[in-house]
Amino acid sequence: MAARKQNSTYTSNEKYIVECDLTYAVNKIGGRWKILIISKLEKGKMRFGELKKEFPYITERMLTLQLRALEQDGLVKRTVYAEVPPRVEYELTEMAAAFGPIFQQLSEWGGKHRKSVN
Amino acid sequence: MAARKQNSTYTSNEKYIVECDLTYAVNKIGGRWKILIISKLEKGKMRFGELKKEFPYITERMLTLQLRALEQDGLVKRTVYAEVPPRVEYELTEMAAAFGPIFQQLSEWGGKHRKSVN
DNA sequence: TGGGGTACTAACAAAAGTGTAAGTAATGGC
DNA sequence: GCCATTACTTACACTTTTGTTAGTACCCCA
Repeated sequence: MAARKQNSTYTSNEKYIVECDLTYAVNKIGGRWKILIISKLEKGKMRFGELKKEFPYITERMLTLQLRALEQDGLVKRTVYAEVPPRVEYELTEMAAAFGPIFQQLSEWGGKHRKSVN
Repeated sequence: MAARKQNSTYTSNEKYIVECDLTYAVNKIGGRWKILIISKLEKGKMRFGELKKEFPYITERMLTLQLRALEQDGLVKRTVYAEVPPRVEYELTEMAAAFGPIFQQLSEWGGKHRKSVN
């Protein structure tokens, strides 16, 4: 999320890579927690604290960062209720819901092939 | 590929994450170049040098690393011919070929949604 | 003898990603 | 007044990923 140097090969490569629709899509769900978060949210709205409980070792910082990134990318909608203590709910956008069947297939792939290599 | 400390939260999380078939699958194709390499190889066998030319800014080191990882994961088959100068060919395994239709869909997702968010 | 071609490898450096630990605001209930 | 609750934020440290640069082996051919 931080500003990047604009002249590095790292950045050139990133630009090149994002031009491809496929890598563009994969980048959206990259990172350690995003796919897991999306999977959980497929079942419906969840509060920050509920999501946190789903992942035993995630830190609040990480969860916040990932949710913010997902929001930025238009995959998650964030609703804040003006209450105390605060209540914030997260839900998938249509765009993210479209990942459903794809995730299903990826998951099947994982299930089928994880045994074949040790 | 380097040895990791076995006691970090980073590692605990990784273990947890890999237990999920979905993230297991996504991890196989994670990283900057793997999907692109697989895409190219879908068209057929390629030599190291040919692959290199496909990606304007990839370094030899990166290409080697990614190919080795793919080989490790059983996604790519590497064939060395005993010639001078050396000739090495890479091709997808069945396991990797099974990604074909999934990549197709991800690519469509990318094409459809990249306009909606700037 | 020396250069060209191919597919690498090694040591190092920069960048990004992830985790740790502590602290914040707001308000209702005791 | 003080504490608990929730959803964060901040500053820092560590780990992994990616890139830079230089070098290797091998044999053929001029």
